[in-house]
Order: sequence, then structure tokens, then C-alpha cells
Amino acid sequence: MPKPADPAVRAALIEHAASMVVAREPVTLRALATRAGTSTMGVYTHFGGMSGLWAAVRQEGFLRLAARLATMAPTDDPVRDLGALGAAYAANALEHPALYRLMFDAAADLPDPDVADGAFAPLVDGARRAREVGRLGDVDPVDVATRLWAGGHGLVMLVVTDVLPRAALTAHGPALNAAVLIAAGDDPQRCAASVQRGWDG
Amino acid sequence: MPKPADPAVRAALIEHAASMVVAREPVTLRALATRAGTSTMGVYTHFGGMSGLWAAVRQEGFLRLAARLATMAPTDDPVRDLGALGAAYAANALEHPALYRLMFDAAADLPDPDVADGAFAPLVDGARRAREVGRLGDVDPVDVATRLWAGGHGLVMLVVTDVLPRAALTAHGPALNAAVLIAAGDDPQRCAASVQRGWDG
DNA sequence: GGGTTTGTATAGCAGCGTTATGTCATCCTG
DNA sequence: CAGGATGACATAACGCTGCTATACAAACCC
Repeated sequence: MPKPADPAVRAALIEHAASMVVAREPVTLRALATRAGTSTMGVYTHFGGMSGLWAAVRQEGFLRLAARLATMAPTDDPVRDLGALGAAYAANALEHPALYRLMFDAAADLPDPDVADGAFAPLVDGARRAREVGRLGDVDPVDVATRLWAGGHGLVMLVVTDVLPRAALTAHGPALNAAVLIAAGDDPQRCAASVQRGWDG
Repeated sequence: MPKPADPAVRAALIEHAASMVVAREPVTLRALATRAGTSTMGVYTHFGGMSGLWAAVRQEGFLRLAARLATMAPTDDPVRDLGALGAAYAANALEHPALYRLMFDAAADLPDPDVADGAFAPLVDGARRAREVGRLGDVDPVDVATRLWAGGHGLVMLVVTDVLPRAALTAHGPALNAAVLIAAGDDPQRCAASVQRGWDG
């Protein structure tokens, strides 16, 4: 193999590690190296060890989440869009529960913290647009987005850890989103309808 | 040493394991056994292995949380009480962040699932009382409690994992609680005042 | 083209959770 | 009141883990 850092090896390691996490297989250094077609040293040259690899996998998880949320086209109803973002966020977590849990296991220690902001930005933007069209009162969009996120994260986390049943997501997700937005000034009935429309896609 | 199972050894193992978790020390089987004044086999006779020990420690965490929440005397303002429960819940988590994270690492696999319900019950009771005194509409107290819990858990979890700063708790905790209760039918201004009074103790 | 640098493969190390074995105090049985 | 049976505990060893020291080979630089 060549001397310059081979990005393909690095990508393969992240990819295989993520897939093993998703498949709930134990991700051991040797098993991972074998699957990625390299030796154990590859993990050390590229990531400095297993913890570095986990950080890269978490980063990849946030990157994919941000990409998914970014594809959602805004409509003329920002409150609906916020509901849709909540649904997409929950769907992403439910598709790969193990990866979602891993992401927040040490989300504060991401190689590039801006990546997590990338997933948060659509929420802030949605809250800002909702205020601009007069749906919300004089509130800070970042505050509204943070509360939407905290509520969604808590609910998703409880579902992903099997504390609450999967059905709790559709039962409480829209309600939690709407509660935050109503408290931020939106009309109760109109808000509930918009959010629900977003969750229903 | 006697032949019958020594409950003191069992308690010592749980106690030392919890304190090591709180102190962020690596809880290895050998280190734990040494501190508890026993041998490695003690963990296996009492818990069947490390995973059984962790389950017991998680259970102990929920037990203490439930005990703490149970000591809070209800006042004539149930909405204030719900705010106080939220503050106590958050304070408990912030005092032992590592233990809180451990609790929800596999909260669904508790030896005695009723213990977790013990921590949840005060919330349901508070919501029920709030409805009885006419503060809420025709809502299911369990639904309200679940949403309060999900929001609080998400916020606490983000703080405990250092994603959000500690100040986010006081900034968004009361607001999140109030949002859920307002959406459940309480008067916005009165609700915010009651919840804030609860958080302020 | 020779010297340097750097990524990869191999082998070995300390530490981990776990388990097999031995020992001793306690309890049930006759 | 002996004397197996029982079960908790100590000790030692096993397999596996992440990690590191060493050796080699390919690519760059001058």
C-alpha cells in the first residue's frame, strides 16, 4: 500500500463501524479491521485509537442527520415545517436506534462541533420563519428551537431505549412540538393542525 | 464467613459501584471487589456478573430518585408542585450526572420495573390533581406526565452530556414544563407563575 | 537514485470479564 | 449429636480486548 494517507481506508473503517453498530454486532478492533480489509493499525493511524473512531462515527451520524433535515423543502407554513422536521428527526433515530444512542453518548466531543449545529440550524430557521410570518410572539428562535429539540430528544431517547413504546412517538411528538410553539405565541388550534400536518408528511 | 447470602456484601458492592460511578472512576471488577472488601466472585454470586451489578446500580438510582421525589409535600397549587418536581428531578440528575446517564443506559432492563414507576407516579399524581382543581382541560394525567417527563429528560440529558450548558436548565426547564401544561389547558400567565414558583423552591 | 518519511502488517503486552477449582462455614438429616 | 450436603467466598487461570513496539515497503524530496 502507498505511503500517503489512504482516505478510502478511513472511509471504509467508518462505514463498517457504523454498519456494525446498526447491526448491533460487537465492534471490536480486530473484527472491524478484518471487515474493512485492513489491519488493526489502520484504526490508529487514521483515528488514534478506538475512541477516535467512535468520535468519527458519531460525526458521521450527525452529518447524515443534518443532510436529511436539509433536504426538507420549506413550505409557506413554517409551523408545519417544524412538525415535519420533528417527524424526520424521529424517523432517522428510529431507523438506526443504536447509532442515535451512540451519537449522544458523547455528542459534546465531536471532531467538528459545527456538524452538530448543521442539524440544529433547520430548527432555528423554522422558528425564525414562523416568527416572521407572525405565528409566534416576540421570542428568540434559538430558544424555541432548543425547546423543540430538548422535547424531541427526550421523547426519542426514551423510545430508543425501550422505556416508552414506539407508539409514544406519534402520540406525544406532535403534542410536545405544538405545546412549545403554542407557548411561544401561536394559536392553539391552528398550531396543532399545522404541526400534525407536518408529522403526517 | 457464613454460608447464607450476606446482604451486607451485596449492599456494599452496589454502594461502592455507585460511588465509583459518581466519582467517574473506572469501575473494574477487581477494583470494585477490592474496595468492597471481597473477591471477584462476590459479584457473580450476588449479581451473576457485571451486567447484573449494573442493573442493580441503575435500580438503586431510580430508587433514590423516587424517594427524593416522594418527600416533596403537595401544596394547594398542583401546577407549582409539578414545577418543583421538575426542579428536583433536574437537581438529582445534576448532582450525579454519571449515575443519571447510567440509569437510562438500559432503563428498560431494570430488575424490578415498578421502581421506575415509583419515580414517575408523583408526576402523574400532580397532573391528576391539577386537573381536579380545574387547572387543566379534559386531558389524561398520564399523557401530561409523560410529556413533562420526556421534555425534562431530554433537557437534562443534553445538559448532563455537556451538549447544552448548565444554565440551559433554568432557562428552558420551567418554560418546557409550562408549555406542556398550557397546552393541557392551564392559563398561560398563571401557569408560568406557578411553575416558576415551583422551580424556585 | 539514495535518504527520508509515512502508512501498514505482525507480534506481543497488560488489562478486562469470566470461569473452573478448592476450601470452609453453615444447615439439614438420621 | 455426628456427618454428608449446600452454598458463599478466595484463588488461579483462560480467552478476549485495546493498545504498542518493531519491521517492512511504498512514495516523496533533493
